[in-house]
Amino acid sequence: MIKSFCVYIPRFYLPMRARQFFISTLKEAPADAEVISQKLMLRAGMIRRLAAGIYTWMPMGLRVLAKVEAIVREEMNRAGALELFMPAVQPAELWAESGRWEKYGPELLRFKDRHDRDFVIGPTHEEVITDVVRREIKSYKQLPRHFYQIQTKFRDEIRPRFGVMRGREFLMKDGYSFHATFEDLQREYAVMYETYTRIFTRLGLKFRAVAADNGAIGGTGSHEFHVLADSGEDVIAYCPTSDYAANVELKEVCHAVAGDPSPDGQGTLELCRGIEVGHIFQLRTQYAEALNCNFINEQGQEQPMEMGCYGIGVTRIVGAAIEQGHDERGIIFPSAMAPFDLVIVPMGWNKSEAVRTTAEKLYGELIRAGIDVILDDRDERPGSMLADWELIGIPHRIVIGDRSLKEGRVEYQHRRDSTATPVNLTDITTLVCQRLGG
RNA sequence: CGGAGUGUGGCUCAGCCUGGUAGAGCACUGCGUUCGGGACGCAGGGGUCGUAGGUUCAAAUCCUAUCACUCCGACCA
Repeated sequence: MIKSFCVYIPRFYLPMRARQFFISTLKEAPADAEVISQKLMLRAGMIRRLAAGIYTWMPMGLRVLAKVEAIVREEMNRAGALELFMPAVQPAELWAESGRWEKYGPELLRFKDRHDRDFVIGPTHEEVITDVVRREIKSYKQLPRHFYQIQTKFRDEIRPRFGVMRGREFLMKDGYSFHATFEDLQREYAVMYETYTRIFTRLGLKFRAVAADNGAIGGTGSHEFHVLADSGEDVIAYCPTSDYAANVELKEVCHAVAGDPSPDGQGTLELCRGIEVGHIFQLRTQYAEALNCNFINEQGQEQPMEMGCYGIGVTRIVGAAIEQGHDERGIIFPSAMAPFDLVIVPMGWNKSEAVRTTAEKLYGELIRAGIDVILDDRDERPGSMLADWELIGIPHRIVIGDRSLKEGRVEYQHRRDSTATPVNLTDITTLVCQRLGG
């Protein structure tokens, strides 16, 4: 039976029984948790802290992460980028070659191996990918090329905080594109702008693309993608009546206040806060030149490649989504990244055979309908089961109890609904499929 | 790195000022009663009070050092 599901259900989406899974919720958040997403992720048992800015992703949290990753992968693949996987540990020589061994500062975690050779734990992978490409690609005929990976990064932040939103170890999607001409780089940059817009839209986030400073990574042409949230660390100046939006780190709006004229002349500026979850850059040739990443052009001459780089903070997205979606009861996940689509909550699992058989039957039906469902077979008291699932933020819930079962009904409730709706047992699967499809 | 704090059972915290038998709630184990919104009773298990020195008859409590963590600032694809 399981075998047939494996054909079309990705491994992270396997349906689950609560006793088989691992649910570890807390009534109170640890005292050092500062922002709401961090408190809720800890309380919901999604993450556990190992050291400052370093977290274990528990099974419940990993499911969320996996769903975010899956969407990022799908859209990157759709855009024609190819996935690879680079080492976290990188030799110092490569960083000396690019000049960043000196330039990067203490945020770069350095260490020596047993032979006393210097290494770093990668905070980013421009050096490594450029090294790969300079060895592999020699001709304009092999360009353009876009490689990406989803990988653990380490940045030794001065002050890690806000849980997974500013961790030291975190998961990032980083893509690097290589081009024969600047025009082709600009084309790919536009493709990535669209791709990022698709990704954040599919994830169900309220976001805005903003013009950005290039920072230490260098180059020209850069946009950040911000999830809009009051707890964000960045301030964005935007014009509600045009497309203009910029990080206030940018010179042209660094002293802007609400009501100032927009630099594009199309209205006045407003200010809001954002969490940076994506960043795209036109690096141009700076790394290619430093690392001699050259190709032979149509005229037979050697020239450095044009480069773009594109990052998404995968772990940060989860925190940002929770900052944007929560209430007094807990997390409200966008359906695309909830650990499960739907939970079946049977009241009196061990007491009522009718409840148990109905729950099992419905569980099977929903699995066959392709729904990512969890069956709460823990036989807990109703209050604690309902509180758990509201804390964890499962979008759809079906409660099965003797009371409504007598009338052939179960109760359906969306996480955002204030009350449950009685639904005939015969209609519930259809209703849920409609809700999930839409 | 500057400034301010906090370290007491898995979690939230009290006790410290004024030194004298280590506590509460949650969680955990057993039994019973419960069971449609985080139940109750009884009985249990679990803590070298961050660590190392010092003062003292006696230190969770006072002193010194050290480590970890948190907050504010500088930093940050």
